[in-house]
Amino acid sequence: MDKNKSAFSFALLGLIGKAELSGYDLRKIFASTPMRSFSDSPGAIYPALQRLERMGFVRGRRDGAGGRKRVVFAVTARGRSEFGKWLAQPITRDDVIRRMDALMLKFAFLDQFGTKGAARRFLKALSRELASYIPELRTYLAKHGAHLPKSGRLALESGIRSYEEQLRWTKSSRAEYRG
Amino acid sequence: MDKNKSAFSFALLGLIGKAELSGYDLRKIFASTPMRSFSDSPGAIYPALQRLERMGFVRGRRDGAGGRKRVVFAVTARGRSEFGKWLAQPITRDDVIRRMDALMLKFAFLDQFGTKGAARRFLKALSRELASYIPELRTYLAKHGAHLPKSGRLALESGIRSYEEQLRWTKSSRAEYRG
DNA sequence: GCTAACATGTAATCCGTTACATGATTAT
DNA sequence: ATAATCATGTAACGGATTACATGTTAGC
Repeated sequence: MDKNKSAFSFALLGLIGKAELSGYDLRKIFASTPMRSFSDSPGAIYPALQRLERMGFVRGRRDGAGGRKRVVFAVTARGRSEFGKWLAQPITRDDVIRRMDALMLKFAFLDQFGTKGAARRFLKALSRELASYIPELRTYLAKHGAHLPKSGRLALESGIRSYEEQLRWTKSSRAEYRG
Repeated sequence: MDKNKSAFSFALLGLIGKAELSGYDLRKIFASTPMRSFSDSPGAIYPALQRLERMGFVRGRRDGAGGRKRVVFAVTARGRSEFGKWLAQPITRDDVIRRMDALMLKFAFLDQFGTKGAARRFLKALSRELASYIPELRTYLAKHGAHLPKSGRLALESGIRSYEEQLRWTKSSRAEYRG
């Protein structure tokens, strides 16, 4: 349905896809692992789970253990298919510029849920986008760097270096998939 | 007023602070410079400018040139003061994890609009936060890396390497401020 | 008996996205 | 003439934040 679901929804979907989880489980993950970049607030998680259930991507069941009102969610067939579609979406320059976090999330799930060779193709495509974008930024820096305030120039350099490191990462990662 | 204004609002405020600009000028900046990560859509920019005007941070005037209906904005005293407060906010770990982009935006403006030595202090504080956060991520990787799917582990490594590169950047930048 | 941790939810608000709408000016 | 570019806006919608609300279970 909604083509532009947030990275957050897909984070939920992917985690629930690995193992059935409650909202509270997800909160703990987002509060205490490197996935901290996602919100662990109840106001974000519970409504998101309700939306996913309404759309038929997950199904929740009361977990009666001890009479506690715990709701454990599992991904449905439709949910898996939707997740698969998301994983398969081609990488755009806009993804690189504005949604790198979502790209990395996607990659993190790719080995478990992607099709054969998807991770390799992902790395190749990302590498291509980075290799085409970085020179543009370098050109801009060369042209305008001189009359930017120092911190402005350094901020731009930070962005470029970050992309360059990401590119080096794609190279070493591709090597791991070849090896 | 609103303590949690978006990075986007501050990008507008900072740019208008350097030189009076219209909404369309801002759209062009966000469409064609390394500030592409901000939205250049009219539905984002014009309402944001209206909000800033309503709050008294900018003032718009009709630019009559050629009878064209162009609205040029200038930052008010209150706007500058608000911007200054934003610049002076201390760096938190949460900023590093979830709002690095906003931090870099802030730094970009710091030489022009910050107080004396603000850029140096910023770099020192950022360096401290990174140096304390990176080992946490490394520890997590050491503990859980082995039983993560390969792409999951690599995604985590990407995040760590990105923070490490950012830390190296703070070092070379601090050197530029000493030099 | 009390506190901390477990566990799920709602309501108000704000902001960004997408899509639509409108009109003036410049270049061909 | 007409297309491209300049220029500003609105409306519907959705998702995230913050703050509030509520109740259970386990350990001391």
